[in-house]
Amino acid sequence: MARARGWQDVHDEALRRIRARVWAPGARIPDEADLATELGCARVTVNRALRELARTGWLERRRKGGTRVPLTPVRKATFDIAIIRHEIEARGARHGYRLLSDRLEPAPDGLRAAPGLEGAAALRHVRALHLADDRPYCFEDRWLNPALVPPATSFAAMSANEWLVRNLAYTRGTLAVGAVAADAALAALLGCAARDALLRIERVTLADRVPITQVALTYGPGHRMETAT
Amino acid sequence: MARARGWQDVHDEALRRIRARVWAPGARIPDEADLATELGCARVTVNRALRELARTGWLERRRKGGTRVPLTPVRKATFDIAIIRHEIEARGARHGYRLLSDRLEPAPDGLRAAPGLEGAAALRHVRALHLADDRPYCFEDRWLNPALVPPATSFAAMSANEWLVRNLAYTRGTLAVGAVAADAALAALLGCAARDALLRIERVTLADRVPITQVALTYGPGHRMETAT
DNA sequence: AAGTGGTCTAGACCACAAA
DNA sequence: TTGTGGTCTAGACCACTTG
Repeated sequence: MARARGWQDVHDEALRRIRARVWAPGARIPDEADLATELGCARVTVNRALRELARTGWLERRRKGGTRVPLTPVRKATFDIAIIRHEIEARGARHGYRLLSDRLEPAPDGLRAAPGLEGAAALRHVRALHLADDRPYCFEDRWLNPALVPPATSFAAMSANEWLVRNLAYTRGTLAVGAVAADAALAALLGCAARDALLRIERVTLADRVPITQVALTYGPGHRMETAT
Repeated sequence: MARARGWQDVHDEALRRIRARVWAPGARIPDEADLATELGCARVTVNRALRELARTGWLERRRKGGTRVPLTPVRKATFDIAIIRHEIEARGARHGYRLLSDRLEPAPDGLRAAPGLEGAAALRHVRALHLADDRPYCFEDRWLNPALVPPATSFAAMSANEWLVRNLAYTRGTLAVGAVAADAALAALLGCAARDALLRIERVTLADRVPITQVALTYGPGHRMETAT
């Protein structure tokens, strides 16, 4: 390896060594200072490169323990979670939206016990359908913490999905992806057959430990989430 | 904001301002040098913090164009793609594995045209079942480029999934998640009812533009991919 | 042409975890 | 105790892109 011109060079060279097994799985690699000397650059430059490799799962780093090539690398895949309207427009389709219902209802079992919601007798329950070129695209079933959304907010014109993204930047949350079979109601909404397999994304969003919203997005048949790695 | 002690402080303060709309959506924020002065730290420290926020979708940065708060932030969710055996063991279950078939077969239509495979008359087709505590967990249906896998390699004891991760660190690939209804064969393999909704992950893996493998992992009913953000 | 982010360097100190 | 990664600083130059 010639002299490294930048952290990308160091990154690529390190990746080459991992792949070529110059640095064997499970083995410890030279420390930053040595690599910097060898590659003719500053230690910070090596640090930047190795940090990047650690972030994507190619290396494991520990203070004092040094940097190692994992026996079995855990690859990471990143999906963009965009506003549904953008998702549809990015496919070159026209976004449509129909609010199906919006009312206060007793919290469902799964939510009643959530910390920060014990006091809430009822939650705002919003159901809506997103359309792509007038065809059903995604069913949005959402529970909102009424304490965090002004009661006057209407989701008739702008979906709760978009309103939330624009108005309540969140802090933490969880996301789960699964498959469900369409029941009669879903089949009618999404225009598919009962028992069709549908992709469902469930998201729980918190702001400082207080639940903001929980949503289930159920997509029409054949929908796929895709990403390049 | 008091004096920033490190890039995390700058990161947090910036995030606070985004959330509090001190920096409004669509607006340009002060440049790095100004922020460094204001927060009493070096410009590189500000750079590190803002770079991180850009990576996670909270900011957009351009040379000369400056840094802006996106009108509609695109959040990113990261999933770990682990070896299936580890996935099962992480759930506290015992991993089992059954090789169902392994033979050379004509490439299916979707693959025949792939660049780098035009010459390959046949691909290695491996079908296997992963078990968690002796119950079907995931069906692995894989096509391998025979040029990249020694013919003597047996997938009877170690799954192709694990063999590949250990032996062919990949460069690029794509990943797609979708839902499929169980057909009779899948239902029999996974021990579920026909038409049950199943989560399917499809991955294409390339090394330097040459296809290594294409795999479809079909999970048992109720399986979810989860992540915290 | 000029402004802004991107990165490098050298030296320094700190924090954490292994020995 | 000590080695290793984590980070900060100040100054510098480069690269992209916008006006």
